[in-house]
Amino acid sequence: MRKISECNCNHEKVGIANIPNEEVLDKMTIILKIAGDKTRLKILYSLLAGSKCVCEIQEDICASQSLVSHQLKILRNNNLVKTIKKGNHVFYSLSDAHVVALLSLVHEHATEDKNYEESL
Amino acid sequence: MRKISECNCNHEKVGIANIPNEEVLDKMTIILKIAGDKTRLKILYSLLAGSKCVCEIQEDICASQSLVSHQLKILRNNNLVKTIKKGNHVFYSLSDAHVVALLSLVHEHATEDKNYEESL
DNA sequence: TGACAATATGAATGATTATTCATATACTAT
DNA sequence: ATAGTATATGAATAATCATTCATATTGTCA
Repeated sequence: MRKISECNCNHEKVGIANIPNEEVLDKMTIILKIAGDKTRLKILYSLLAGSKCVCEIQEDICASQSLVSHQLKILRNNNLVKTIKKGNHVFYSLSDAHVVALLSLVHEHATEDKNYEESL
Repeated sequence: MRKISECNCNHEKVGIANIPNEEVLDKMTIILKIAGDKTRLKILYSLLAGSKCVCEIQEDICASQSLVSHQLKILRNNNLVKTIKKGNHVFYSLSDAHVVALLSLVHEHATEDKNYEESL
């Protein structure tokens, strides 16, 4: 997404296609984009089992400390996860029920028998 | 996603973090990634109002013919939309109810009062 | 204090990808 | 046929982004 300019057409059809406003679309795009990464998906699934510190997540998903930390930051900055600090450890957990619902919905979709391309 | 090698850790914790297998994760990632683009989101919303040909979508979302066509191809290749050809026109529509459910779930999440970063 | 563990972060890099432009294909009607 | 409309597509480009490496920060404990 690198085009910033907004549209300046004369819509006659406003209301027929009930497209949310740019702000909402942006938020939706961000949520979906952030969930749409395998590493982050794994992290979210790891946290589905409960609150965990970074090194536990790291073990769960078998990724480097740095990668997990970077991705956790992205998830946190966008309110998909939240943190509590306890001494030397930082515990991460899913921030709300929407995330759980999103995972389960997409999982259901993904486990139907359809074909998906390897890449875009 | 450019790391192909699979993990070879000794998981003691398999089952505790109930992470779907790679194949399912890949499918989930693709669905989310594809939905996680503003242009494609607009297209999906446009089609929420019913089946439309390319030029109607183009007007609805105020984008170039080429862009719409490229993005429709991606959506189609991944079974988010389907097509029917009628003479000179190609009509696109949402391929199933999961897409609708996904949009409405994320929309709900996005319209809560939380802060999101501008970018990753 | 110093050593160690847990986490965060900045820079660099390679890969992916959204968009545009130009052009091709397919179908319609004259 | 020819012109015109609708759609598709390939190449090019700029931008974004996931991952790694090296290093910094913060807290614990001896």
